[in-house]
Amino acid sequence: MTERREEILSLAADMFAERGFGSTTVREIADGAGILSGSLYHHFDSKESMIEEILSTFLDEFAAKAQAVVEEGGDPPEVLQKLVTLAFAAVAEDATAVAVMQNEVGFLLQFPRFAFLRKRADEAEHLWVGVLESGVKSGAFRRDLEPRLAYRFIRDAIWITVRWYRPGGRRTIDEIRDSYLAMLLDGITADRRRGGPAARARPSPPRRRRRG
Amino acid sequence: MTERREEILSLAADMFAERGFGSTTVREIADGAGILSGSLYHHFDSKESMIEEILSTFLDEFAAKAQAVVEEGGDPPEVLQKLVTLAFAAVAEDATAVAVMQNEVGFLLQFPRFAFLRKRADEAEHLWVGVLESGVKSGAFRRDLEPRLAYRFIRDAIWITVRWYRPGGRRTIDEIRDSYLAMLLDGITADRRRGGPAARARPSPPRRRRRG
DNA sequence: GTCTATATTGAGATAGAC
DNA sequence: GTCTATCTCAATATAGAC
Repeated sequence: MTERREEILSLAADMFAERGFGSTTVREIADGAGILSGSLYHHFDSKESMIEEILSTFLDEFAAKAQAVVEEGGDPPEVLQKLVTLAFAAVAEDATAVAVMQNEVGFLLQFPRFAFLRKRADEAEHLWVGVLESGVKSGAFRRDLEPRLAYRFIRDAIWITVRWYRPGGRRTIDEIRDSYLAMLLDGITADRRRGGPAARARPSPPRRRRRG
Repeated sequence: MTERREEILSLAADMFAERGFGSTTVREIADGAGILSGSLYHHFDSKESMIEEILSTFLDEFAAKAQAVVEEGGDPPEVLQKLVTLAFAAVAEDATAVAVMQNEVGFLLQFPRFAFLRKRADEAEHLWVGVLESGVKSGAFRRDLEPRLAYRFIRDAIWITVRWYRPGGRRTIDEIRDSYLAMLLDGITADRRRGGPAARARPSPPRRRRRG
């Protein structure tokens, strides 16, 4: 609601992301906001309610965007690339929320209050696995691909980049995404077809630009 | 040294892995061991020294095994597959240590005492990146592969499986590893060469067995 | 090697004045 | 919306008896 509230919540998210939820004290949050710890409780019920709001806000938005991408349609590789792009964009733009989610989800899932985390995770799995299954059926993806297993590898590889991606670092998020997409779609093995006739039809093939 | 000590340490590792280091109390560990909290301090200096021993023991062993694999030699794809196999084996066999490492490394690195975690991580990066670079030079891996970026994706995708891999679950660790290696080496895109002449020479190509 | 007993610290949260 | 003051609880760790 109020601007002050958002400000404090954003500050808390930064601290949760950096030190961990359990190791961040309400006094530290209050210090950062320039008030005393007791005053925090004018804005929030509890420390838990802060992290709940941080995560639910992020997940609501992300779920809506992902749903929209799938509803837009397109062939499976295209939709998959859009989803991957969406996730990497979240790593860059909502880094603190993603970091908090990655670091605390295991702990938070112990409490009924955070059951929505599992619900969102299940929804996402359903969405992505659906795209992968369509791709297998359409012949775009390998016949022997196992969508559920592939999804977990894709999901984890993307979200966990939040641990090392740094804005302003050596690689932009777009470069990281393209590098990942190249590995995901074509693997790391040298392609002996290169230089031959265009043997493959893929929409907007992601290619790493050369370094330097 | 003593058996009792190992027993308690193993119990503590289980608890750290499940609830998180910060949320596990020395009283809970003591309860689990059937003694009172004060008695723990006969075996250990502090709670921190417990997690330090859990992680350093695991990392020492893993570093030695990885070093041995590389010294064995072989062409880069072969060595890479051995390293991947080693890491997945650790996920299965030392699940608690891997889980604790994944979940707590960010927090622990704040303290000088745990600087060895960064040292081990740097060593590992050097080792794996070396293998990837060799493979690019030898022509086994794509020319445009970026070894450091690729390493991070590989590392994270493997270690983080500890969050969902369950012994006795639907997939054995070997199946998960093979599925991952297939994605890593060849990507998820359908291979139109299939059924044509053997266009590719790769040692022991990992293929997912069919489901069912 | 464990227990009894406790020191010490710091956490989240509350009530009411301003 | 913040402060003052404080409650309450639980945490790590210690000292010395057994």
